[in-house]
Amino acid sequence: MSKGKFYITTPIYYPSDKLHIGHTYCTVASDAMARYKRMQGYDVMFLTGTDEHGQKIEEKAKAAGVTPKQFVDNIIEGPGGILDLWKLMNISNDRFIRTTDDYHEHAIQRIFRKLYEQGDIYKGAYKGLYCTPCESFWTESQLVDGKCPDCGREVKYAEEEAYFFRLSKYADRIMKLFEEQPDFLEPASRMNEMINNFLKPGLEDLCVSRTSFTWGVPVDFDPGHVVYVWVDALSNYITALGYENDRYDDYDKYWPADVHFVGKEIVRFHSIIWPAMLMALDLPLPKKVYGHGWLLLDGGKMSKSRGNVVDPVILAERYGVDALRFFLLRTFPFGSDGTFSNELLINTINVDLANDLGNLVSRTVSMAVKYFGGTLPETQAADPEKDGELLAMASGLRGRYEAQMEKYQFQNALEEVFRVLDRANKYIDENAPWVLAKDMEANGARLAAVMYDLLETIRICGVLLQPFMPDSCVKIFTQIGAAEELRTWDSAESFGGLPRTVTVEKGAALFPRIDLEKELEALK
RNA sequence: CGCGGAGUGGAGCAGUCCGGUAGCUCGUCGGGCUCAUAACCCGAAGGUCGUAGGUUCAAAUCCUUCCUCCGCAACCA
Repeated sequence: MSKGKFYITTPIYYPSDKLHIGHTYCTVASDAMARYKRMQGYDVMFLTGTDEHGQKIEEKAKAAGVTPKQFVDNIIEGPGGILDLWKLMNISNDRFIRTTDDYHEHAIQRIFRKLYEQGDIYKGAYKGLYCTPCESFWTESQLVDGKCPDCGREVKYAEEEAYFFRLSKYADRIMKLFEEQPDFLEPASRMNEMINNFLKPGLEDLCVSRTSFTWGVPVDFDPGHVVYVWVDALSNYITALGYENDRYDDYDKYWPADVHFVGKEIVRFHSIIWPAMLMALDLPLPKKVYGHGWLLLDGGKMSKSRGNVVDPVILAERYGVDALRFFLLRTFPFGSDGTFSNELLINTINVDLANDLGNLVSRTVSMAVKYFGGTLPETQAADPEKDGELLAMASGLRGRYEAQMEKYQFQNALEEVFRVLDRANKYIDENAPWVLAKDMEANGARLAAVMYDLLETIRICGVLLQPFMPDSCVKIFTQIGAAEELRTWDSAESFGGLPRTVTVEKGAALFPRIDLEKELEALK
């Protein structure tokens, strides 16, 4: 029984280079959300893709001596490319859109024409400061010492024929949207930024075509012009559902999006330009845009020019995909920036995954085998005084977790789970199973109850960790003897799902401890 | 006065909206346990919450000054 639909998107990434940990961060977050919603019973559509047009790619391809299409094909489909990366990271996207896909390009032409015919796009002149050798326009504020920021040469005033979108016409409606729907854009600080920086100063019409390069969707009624990124890229969220094309036909089913996850640098496009475009097309707006933070390095941003980008492939292969996924979402508050470091990564894996979770599973299973040959006996003696707190925490966990997940606070959701896991480790100490085991005749029933409570606590935590670490959770379930039906969202609602006489199975260490010193040396 | 964010024990962070014993993780020190991946459990030390002032019975939390760091300013998640 479906609870309804849930449509979630990542930005479409620009494949001018290999993707780095930042792209991975956003995609993993979206994936965890998608898996969580699927687990809850929603009909999920999870979309990601690539934004492949533009001058930069045209130049990169030229430098590489290939056509732009060959260039992007290689980055996306080639070995170690984007598709491989998402496969490696266990990303469960339902669809992947490329802006060079035929159906998308045709849809863009139709959208562009439609907006033109109804007067929301008009032909005008792009006026600005132009650098002839670079063939680029610059704004006053972009100039460095009054010169071209790219080559340092003189710029001069120039005009060029171009198409404009009447963004200004929608300024009032956008402002109204922000006022009436304060949770449209989160976190709230991003909303303030948009209002102060862009809405209050006034929106200008937006140049939506270019003649300075050809690698783009041609404006079919005016040769020489190509559609610029705004219309081309943002529209992917609807063309991927079949808007203005025959490739797909579930636009009616999934639109509007429930949430667009985007990096903070493209919040403006998604919270102002995209809604305005949708208004012009007379389509419903997405329910929410969430602008997440950035992963910084030593307090500074990660960038290709600084040569400090972090490669997710190396980390995933070295420490495991689940460990990396977990680290990204456990460590950093989703809405704010976070400082990435190898040391932090390894410490998080050791402390949370190896010591707390992995070791808890290991010691629990191992005791069940040691004391009961792997299968718990029917007779178990509960002790409300000693069990109460753990049971209460485990029973209420799903609710607390859900409250955080609904706010996209992955970090807090995981925090809740780990509080319970911590409590379970403490519970072992309090009940000292090894002491009980010394006199099985007298304490066997009590010991069995202790073991059961531990296994059941692990099961509930495992269910809730699935969106973050799908593969590892399966291993956990196998070890603690949790059958398929005990891995569901419903099964985590209350304590006591596992059969009393559950049988466990020892397995390999889930998350081997990492030697910090050695690894830091190796990663240099 | 461009805009936004940040400044909390050695490190990384929460708490700030809705004032009222300063909390978490790591690290350090001491102790316990031995089921377990030298893991687990308990305890301790360590902070005048960037600065200066104001409001208040009471301020990390509200208001103002200044300082420092980061990001954005037409497409790097």
